[in-house]
Amino acid sequence: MSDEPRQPTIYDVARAAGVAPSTVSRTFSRPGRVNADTAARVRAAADELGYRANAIARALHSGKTQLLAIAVADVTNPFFFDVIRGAETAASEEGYTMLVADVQESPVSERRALDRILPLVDGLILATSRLSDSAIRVAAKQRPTVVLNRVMSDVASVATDNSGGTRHAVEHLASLGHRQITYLAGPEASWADGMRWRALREACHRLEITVRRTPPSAPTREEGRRVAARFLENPTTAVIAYNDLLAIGFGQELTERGIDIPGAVSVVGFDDIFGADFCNPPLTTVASPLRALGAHAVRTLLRQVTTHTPRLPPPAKLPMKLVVRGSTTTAPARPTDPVLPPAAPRP
Amino acid sequence: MSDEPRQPTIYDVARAAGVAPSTVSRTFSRPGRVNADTAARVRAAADELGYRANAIARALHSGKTQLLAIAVADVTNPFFFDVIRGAETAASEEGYTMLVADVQESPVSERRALDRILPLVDGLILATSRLSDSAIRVAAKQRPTVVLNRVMSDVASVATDNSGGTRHAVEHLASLGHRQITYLAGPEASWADGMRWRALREACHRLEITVRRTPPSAPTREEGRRVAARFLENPTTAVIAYNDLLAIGFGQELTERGIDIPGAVSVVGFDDIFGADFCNPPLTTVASPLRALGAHAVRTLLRQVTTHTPRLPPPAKLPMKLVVRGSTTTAPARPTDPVLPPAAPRP
DNA sequence: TTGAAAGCGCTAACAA
DNA sequence: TTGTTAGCGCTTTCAA
Repeated sequence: MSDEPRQPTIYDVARAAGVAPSTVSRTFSRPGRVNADTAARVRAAADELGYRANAIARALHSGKTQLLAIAVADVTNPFFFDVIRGAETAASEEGYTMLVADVQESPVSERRALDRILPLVDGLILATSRLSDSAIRVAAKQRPTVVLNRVMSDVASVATDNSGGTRHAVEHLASLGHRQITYLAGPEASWADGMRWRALREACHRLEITVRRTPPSAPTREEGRRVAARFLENPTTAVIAYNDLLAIGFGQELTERGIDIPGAVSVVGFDDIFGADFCNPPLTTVASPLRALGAHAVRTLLRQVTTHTPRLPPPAKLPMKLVVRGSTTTAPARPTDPVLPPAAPRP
Repeated sequence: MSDEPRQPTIYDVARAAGVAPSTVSRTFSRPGRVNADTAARVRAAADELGYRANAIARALHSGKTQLLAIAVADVTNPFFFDVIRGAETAASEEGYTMLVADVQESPVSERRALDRILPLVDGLILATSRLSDSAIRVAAKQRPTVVLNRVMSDVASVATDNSGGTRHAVEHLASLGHRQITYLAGPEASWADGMRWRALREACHRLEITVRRTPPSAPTREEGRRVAARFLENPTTAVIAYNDLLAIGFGQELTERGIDIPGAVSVVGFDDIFGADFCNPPLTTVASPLRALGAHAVRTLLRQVTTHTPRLPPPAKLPMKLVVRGSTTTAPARPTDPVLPPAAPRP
């Protein structure tokens, strides 16, 4: 259960095998550059002693650890499950080990975590960083970095095609006869939120649909419920939420209040997270290619890591796909509330 | 976006500040043991050069990184969300940073991941390891280690009180008039599965309830659906699943086949994962204290890390709590199938 | 093919 | 309070 009895080093192995430490090193780091018999002897001695190469000492010299890290703002957010999974798999295929760091909410703890982790890894993926662009640049200067769902001019990035996805959602609702949409806004600082709202306004304008949005809110189920209460003071027949968590909470609240989804209100989410297919009713949502997002980020990162290219790859934009489930249907004949205030600009 | 222009070291800072490298080291690693003015000069120089201490070099010497790791078999399993969260928080409170490693399924990749990570961390939490007891012992010899939901004689462990939890579930069903229970078994190698099944048999015996179990299955929703199909060939009025994922899949399949839950079949899960409260119907489940599990593991670990105690703390057993939701109700008057084969021992 | 020896960046005696 | 000097465990010239 504890450590204490000091791990054997190459020196111990060397002594046991009757060779020089450098030979032991070679045996493990570049087999082939050592006589087969010698190597066998060394390996035998190593096994005997229970020797395991100390990756950290090796890294000190080479600067390479074969470790990659992905920093997320909240491991508890199911959005990341498959992103991490995708990153994981892609990294593993290339012989890298992926570390996940939950950098909590605050930029302070994010900084601290990054300070500790950066020197240990060969590359970094920043998913939903709370850091400012300039702080990210500092990190990116230390290690190859890729940001997820955020586009920066001088750091490689991988994002989803929010405009396309939003358009799909609006067209779907339009085809069901909805003429009014409420957008349940996400966090103020979210890049994706801005993208989605902009695309939404454009698409609605084009299709002559009235649209407005709620004040910014954290992307959680609890917030979804809270927003629902306010929504009811002035409802529309259709709702698009910043993400599935918000949509699910919103739906729960409405259902509990006896309001039928999708009969009275159609709801569309974003991302298609775990749970979107088995909530009640199953959620129509604009699916993010979560695994692909993670995998693509890793590949982009590894390209920087292996080739020492200072050239910035163009920002990747992965397509989103509308998944129609049970939370959307044709607009009710008599809208709950035909009179809508115009979309007001947010302060 | 890349690294290249070599990071400045204490030597660079020392030269710039006109002091010795060790002074630079001290200003950062043990402030107070250096003159305020000197320290200020050093810091200024460091800022100027953009110096950041290289944690890995520091670790090589001190052996301490302030890093902890938790290895999980599958980040994608919502069971871990809150466990990780709890561990995260507890670690952070003590000034440690928590790393999460997804060790995929195979013991091989788990080994590889651990080899790379162990030298970097001050302690390790093994949640759902696929490793053999002896392999775990090897790791535990390298670094303080705590295993989660698995009890070993010579490695510290934190688990849930599966017996108690199972008993609650059975008593709940018994009080609703159920006389027959099917247990949807989990993975064959799962320690928790064994515990739950054993407790289940005992509790049922005591309450004179007939019980049987399905063949082992992976704890996924897909498997839950598959098991449901077989269950219907020979149903009971109540079902207890190895975990919520299995229970949710099971419920989905039954619902789609037009079988009413809980009207025809009552379903109880384990763990109370994300989603258990918003699936349809909301799932009655034996809740694991997920966050507490993670937090407790960290505290146990840190005790080993800080005091170099070779003494093994007794295995912790955290209580489970039955959360009654919509998936259980009184047994139907005429059981779907009154004749049950006796619980057969598994091969 | 193997060994000797010089670091990688930092910390920690030990002196001054 | 500060500087000098060994290392931590490993890799890597450079010779042999």
